[in-house]
Amino acid sequence: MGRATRPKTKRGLARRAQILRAAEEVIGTQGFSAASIAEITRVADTALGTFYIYFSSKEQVFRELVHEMGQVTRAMVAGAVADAPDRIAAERAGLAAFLRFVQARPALYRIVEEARFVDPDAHRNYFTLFGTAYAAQLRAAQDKGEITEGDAEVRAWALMGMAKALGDRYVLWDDSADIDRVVDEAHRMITRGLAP
Amino acid sequence: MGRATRPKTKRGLARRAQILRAAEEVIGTQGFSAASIAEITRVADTALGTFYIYFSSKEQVFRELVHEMGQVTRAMVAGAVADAPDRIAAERAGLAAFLRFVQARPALYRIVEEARFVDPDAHRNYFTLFGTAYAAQLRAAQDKGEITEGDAEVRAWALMGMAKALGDRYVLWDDSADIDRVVDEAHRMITRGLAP
DNA sequence: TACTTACATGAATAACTATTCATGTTTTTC
DNA sequence: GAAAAACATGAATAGTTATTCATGTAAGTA
Repeated sequence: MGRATRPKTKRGLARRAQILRAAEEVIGTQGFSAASIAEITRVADTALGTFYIYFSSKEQVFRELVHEMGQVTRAMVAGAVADAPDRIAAERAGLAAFLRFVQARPALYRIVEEARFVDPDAHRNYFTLFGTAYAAQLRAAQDKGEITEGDAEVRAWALMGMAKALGDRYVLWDDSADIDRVVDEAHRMITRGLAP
Repeated sequence: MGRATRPKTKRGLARRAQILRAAEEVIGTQGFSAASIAEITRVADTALGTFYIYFSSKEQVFRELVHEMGQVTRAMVAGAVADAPDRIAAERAGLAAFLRFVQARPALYRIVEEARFVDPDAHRNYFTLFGTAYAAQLRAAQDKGEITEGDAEVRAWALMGMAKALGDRYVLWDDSADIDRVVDEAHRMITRGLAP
């Protein structure tokens, strides 16, 4: 396996980014196995061998994409939630931000899901990081009396699962769905529950 | 691609089942790409070529396993929910049954998730069938006044997502987790929500 | 028993594609 | 404006594995 050092010139930096974006598109669309390096470099408008100047293997680009998804998702949700007055409002803002992110970068979203099979450690790490941060937020909200008492970790995972499923159904499958309506409906259930 | 007719003798029937179980184990453990026909037939204690007497391709066994998962999950959850006095109780019973199923057949569970990439139609079909049935149950419960009014489809998908995420975290990742406790915590959130 | 159909075998076939590398070209350095 | 370093190229390598097939053996049938 090659070395794949960091690029040291402007040109190299740009090439690497080009290839990374092409990998996101090709792997996100066709899946890890079906995606070939040849296709990735074709989309990136560069030669086959150039790939290995910047990445040591197909697995490595994949890993890097999962990592990027982690960074971007956390930043996006954190930003959306930042000026929510309380946890109840934050839940709405966070869910909406997540669904809009899936809409904006569907390929990246699929890559994280495929990581379960391609790179289990990266996958697990992604959700553990996210879940831990989420649970901490819920605990803080409990302490402030903004939400009822309960197991913050179980709740965090349940809420993450909801968001993922809604992203599958109303963003990836159905690009005409009204996201705000979905968020409203889900948020009502999250806050009030089903019991009469 | 071969013909792969149905077996016509007792022996053939048994062989086919043997290979199907081996495929569940191998594909569920190693993933679709890494799983080789050679390994599947090795686990099934039969010759390589025998696989193609019963299945026309690797994709076809996979498809059949997804289909089987659909049958079994629906039957299991329906059974568990059958004698619940109302929807609130049914939600608990259904979630518990699902988590126990993941515990019993982790390979099958992973196969359904991988279907998103290997056989998108089968994957979508699985969740559409499940989601439609789930939403119908919720609508009936609304009509009986057992739960509050709301969009049954959004709720069904949200609840399915919760169950999946809890299955990932507390069954697949952590085999020492107390499932009943997780079900209790999740159920409280489902019924009462987070709002104080 | 003789014949037909069904099933079993595993070596050979037939791609497919990740990765390397020898040979250029461009950019930076001094 | 050379020399050095960085980057670019794509044909060749090298390993993997799904699928077929010619040759058997077992089970049903008359």
